[in-house]
Amino acid sequence: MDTARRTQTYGHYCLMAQTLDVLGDRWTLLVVRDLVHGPRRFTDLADTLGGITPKTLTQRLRALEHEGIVAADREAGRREVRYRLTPAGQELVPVLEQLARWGLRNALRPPEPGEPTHPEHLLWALRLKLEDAGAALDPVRWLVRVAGESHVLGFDGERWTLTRGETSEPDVTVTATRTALAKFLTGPPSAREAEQPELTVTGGREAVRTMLDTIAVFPFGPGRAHRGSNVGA
Amino acid sequence: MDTARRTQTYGHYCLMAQTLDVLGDRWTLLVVRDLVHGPRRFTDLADTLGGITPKTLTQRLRALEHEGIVAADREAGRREVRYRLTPAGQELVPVLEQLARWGLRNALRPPEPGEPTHPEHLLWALRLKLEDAGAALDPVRWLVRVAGESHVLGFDGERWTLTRGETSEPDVTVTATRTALAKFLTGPPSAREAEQPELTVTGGREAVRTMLDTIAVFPFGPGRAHRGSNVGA
DNA sequence: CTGGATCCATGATGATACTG
DNA sequence: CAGTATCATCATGGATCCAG
Repeated sequence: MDTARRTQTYGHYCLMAQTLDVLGDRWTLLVVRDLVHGPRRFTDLADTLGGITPKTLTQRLRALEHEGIVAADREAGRREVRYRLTPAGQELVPVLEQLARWGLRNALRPPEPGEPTHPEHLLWALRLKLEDAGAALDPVRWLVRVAGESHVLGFDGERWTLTRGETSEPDVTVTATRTALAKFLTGPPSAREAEQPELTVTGGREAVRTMLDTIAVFPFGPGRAHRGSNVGA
Repeated sequence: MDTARRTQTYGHYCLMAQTLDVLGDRWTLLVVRDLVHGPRRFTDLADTLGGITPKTLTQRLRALEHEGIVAADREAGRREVRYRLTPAGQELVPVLEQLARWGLRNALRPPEPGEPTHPEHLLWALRLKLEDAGAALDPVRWLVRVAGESHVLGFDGERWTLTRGETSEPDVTVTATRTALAKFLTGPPSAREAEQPELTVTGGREAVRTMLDTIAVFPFGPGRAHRGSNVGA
C-alpha cells in the first residue's frame, strides 16, 4: 500500500496549489512545527500533537519523508526512530513564523477551560511575539522548567531565541506545572504580578521586573507595523 | 444549518493550531489567493479554483466571512455578489508569499501535459520570483494580454508589482492564448527566444531583450539567500 | 515499552443535477 | 449568477491489537 503518497492534489499548475499539495493536509504543518525544536520520536510527536491518531501521524511522516522535508534516523538495533527536519524542512520555519504572526494578530483567542497546552508551543508563540513587538533590552536568559523539560528563552542583543535544555546562571528562572505556566502566560499580564500557586519565579528583583514588563506584550500587546504587499488590488 | 462554522478544530491552545483552525482547511488559502488581486464573483472564483464544488466554495466563503477575512458586497437589486478581502485578509499576502517562496524552491515541478493553468497564477509566481531573485533594472511595464484579460507586470525601481488591467505605453506587450503563455513561462527560458505559434511579443528590441533576460530566472533560476531562523535546534 | 497496523465510524469533500 | 440538494467517496477520528 502506497502510504507515502499524498492524499489528494489540486491538479493545477499553480505555485500556491502545488505548495499546498505538499503542505496543506491536515496536521502536516503541526508535525513540522513540533520538529522545529529538534528531533522527536513517534510517541513524542503523538503526545504534543494531541488528538492525532497513529495512523494519520504515520501517514504524514511518510509523506514528509517522501517530500524531503523530514528524515527518519533509524539506528540499527535500536527501536527508537528519531524524526528530524531536513534542510528543506528547516526552510519552513519562516513560513510557520509568518503564519503565526498573522495568527497572533488575527486568530488568537483565549484558551477554553480544559483546553490542553504544551509549554513549548506557548514559549514559541511568546518568542515570536517578543520578536514581532520589537522588544529589546540587554541580553538576558530566562530559564523555564516545566513538566520535566526545560527551555531557555533569551535575547542576544538583537534577536530572541528559544532553545531546549538548561543554562548556567539564568537571569530569571521560572518553575511551574504545565497548567500553571499556561495560566500565567495566557492570562492578563497584570495577573502575573501576584503569587501563583504552582509557579515560582526566582532571580534578581530587577531582572524579574524586566521580564514581567517585557512579556507584558503577550499575548495581545502591540506589534510593529509590517511591510505591506506590492500586489495591486 | 450552520454553514459558517469551521469543520474541525485541533482543540489545542497553541498559536499555530489556532491559526490553522482558521486557514488550514482545504481550498481556504487558494480562495484567499484568488481574492488578492481584487474582488471576484462566485463564478469567477469557481473558475480559477478549478475543481472546487459550489458547495465547498460556499462553505469556505461563509467561513472566511465569519472570520473577518472576506467581505461580500451584495448590492440591492443586483444578483452579483462581489467577494473581497478585508484588511485582515490583506494581511495574509505576506503569508501566501512566504509559502510560495518556499514552494518555488522546494515544491515546484514542471506542468503535467494537460494540467490547467491560469495566467494570473503564473504571473503572480513570476512576480514573486523576480522579487525573490533580486531582479533590478530601470522601471518597466510589461503588458500581458491573454484570454480576454490583461495584466501589467512592472518594476518601479524598487519592487515588482502585478496589477490587472491595461497601461498606456508599456515597454513590452505580450499577447497570447492561455496555453501558449503557460508553455512560454513554464518551459525552459532558452525556448522563449524562438517564435511562438500563438504568442506575440511587441516592443523595442532592447526592451524585449531586457524582459527575456530578466524573466530567465523563472521558474528555476537562483534566488537570494534567506534569513535563517533563530529557533535553536 | 515504542512504533506502528487494522478495523470500523463519521464527517468532509467530490460529482452531478437542479433552482430562485 | 449564486448558490442548494442529493448521493458517492475518501480522509480522518476512535479504538484496539500486535511485533520487535
